[in-house]
Amino acid sequence: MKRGWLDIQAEALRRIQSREWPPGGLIPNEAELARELGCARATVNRALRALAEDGWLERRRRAGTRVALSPQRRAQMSVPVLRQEVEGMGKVYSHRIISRRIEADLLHLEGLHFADKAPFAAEQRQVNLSEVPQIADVDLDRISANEWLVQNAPFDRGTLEYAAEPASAFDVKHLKCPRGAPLMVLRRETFSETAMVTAVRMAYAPGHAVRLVI
Amino acid sequence: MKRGWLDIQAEALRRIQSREWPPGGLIPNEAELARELGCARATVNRALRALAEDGWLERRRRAGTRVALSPQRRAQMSVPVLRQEVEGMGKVYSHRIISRRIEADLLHLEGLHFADKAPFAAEQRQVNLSEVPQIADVDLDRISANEWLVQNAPFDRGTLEYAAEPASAFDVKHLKCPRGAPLMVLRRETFSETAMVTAVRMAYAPGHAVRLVI
DNA sequence: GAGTGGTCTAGACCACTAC
DNA sequence: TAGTGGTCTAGACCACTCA
Repeated sequence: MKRGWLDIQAEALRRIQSREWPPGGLIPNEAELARELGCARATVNRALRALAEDGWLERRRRAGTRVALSPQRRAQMSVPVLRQEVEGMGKVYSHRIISRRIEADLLHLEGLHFADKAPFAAEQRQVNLSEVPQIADVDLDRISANEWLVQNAPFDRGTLEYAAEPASAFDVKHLKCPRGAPLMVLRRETFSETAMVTAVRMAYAPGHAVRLVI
Repeated sequence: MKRGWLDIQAEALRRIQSREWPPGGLIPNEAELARELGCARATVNRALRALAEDGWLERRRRAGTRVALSPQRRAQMSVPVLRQEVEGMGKVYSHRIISRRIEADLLHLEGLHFADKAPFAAEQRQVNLSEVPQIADVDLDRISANEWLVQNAPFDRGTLEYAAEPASAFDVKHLKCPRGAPLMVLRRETFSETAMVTAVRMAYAPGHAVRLVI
């Protein structure tokens, strides 16, 4: 008899991968599994819920639990905080504001991020001052807009997107790379319940890679 | 009085974001919160565990629960299965093997993936035949190596990495893009307990973006 | 050793939804 | 409307780790 929910999870995963529970098939309900495996239903629930979160199972009330047709592993990354990215490489992080202007309730910022004094990423950002008016008074030379916002502007939803783009004039100037060089570019927008909070384009210096954990 | 664990979670998040529980600070233990909020300790546990998984809290036995110094939102993506990426865009997926050779227990594959008959991604892959010998007999024109492996080669660990690279000769030839064009390139390796199972380089056609869910 | 989170249990009720 | 997963409860024991 299995004991912990991790054991139950491992046993269920074994049955999925061995096709004992075939893709698309309905598996026994929680009460039945609990009886079979000699544990409480809550324990089975914990195990199956975790497998569903990992994409192995699809669960619906009344309809039961099915093995996912194409098991989707999920990859995770933490939303990048540049300081930590840089310090994680064992380098010294610093940053500098290039420009700052306010226009119709929108704060426009341009900034540069450094790793050991080498340009690491060039940032262009808009911040909605109706949503986070306090940022107008923050000394952004001391704390980067990114860090301040992460800590002070809780958001509900957001988009995050990476693309490969040729270096723009702005990128060339600040990252000191050849015009048209392939750069990894991050675009991110975050929203509160009611409005856009901030939108940012971050161009990384050549050679930057985005790593995800599976 | 709050009722569900989602309410408890929301209340805890409010206290974090309002600095009522300051960054780095110790928060009350589970039993105390359960008393204060009028629910069972298990309910508090569920809420705080979820917040810890999202990076808002750091929990350690005996040491208690602290507010994370820099709240890390996590972004997720499903490990790309090209068919679903393409079909999710409302296009027809197809693929074609370009080359296939076996060398010292390593299956070398080159392939192309299409969206509505336009090249979508070009793949170069090695598969370790000691780990998944069955793949030697699979008709990879019918099911792509990617799909077959996802379903048949459960793996333990893996790396997943995106970079912006200039189009190589291989990319230029098959994606029909200009030499040196900035391409999004995915590199992925997966391992079983004991050995590498497969390694792949996937170059996406120009304009491809990687979207993550926050 | 003692305090904290981690988990299990048995039972209960609820929410959703296929039938 | 009945069956399924989702959740809550109260209590208990365990595992880890700080002092």
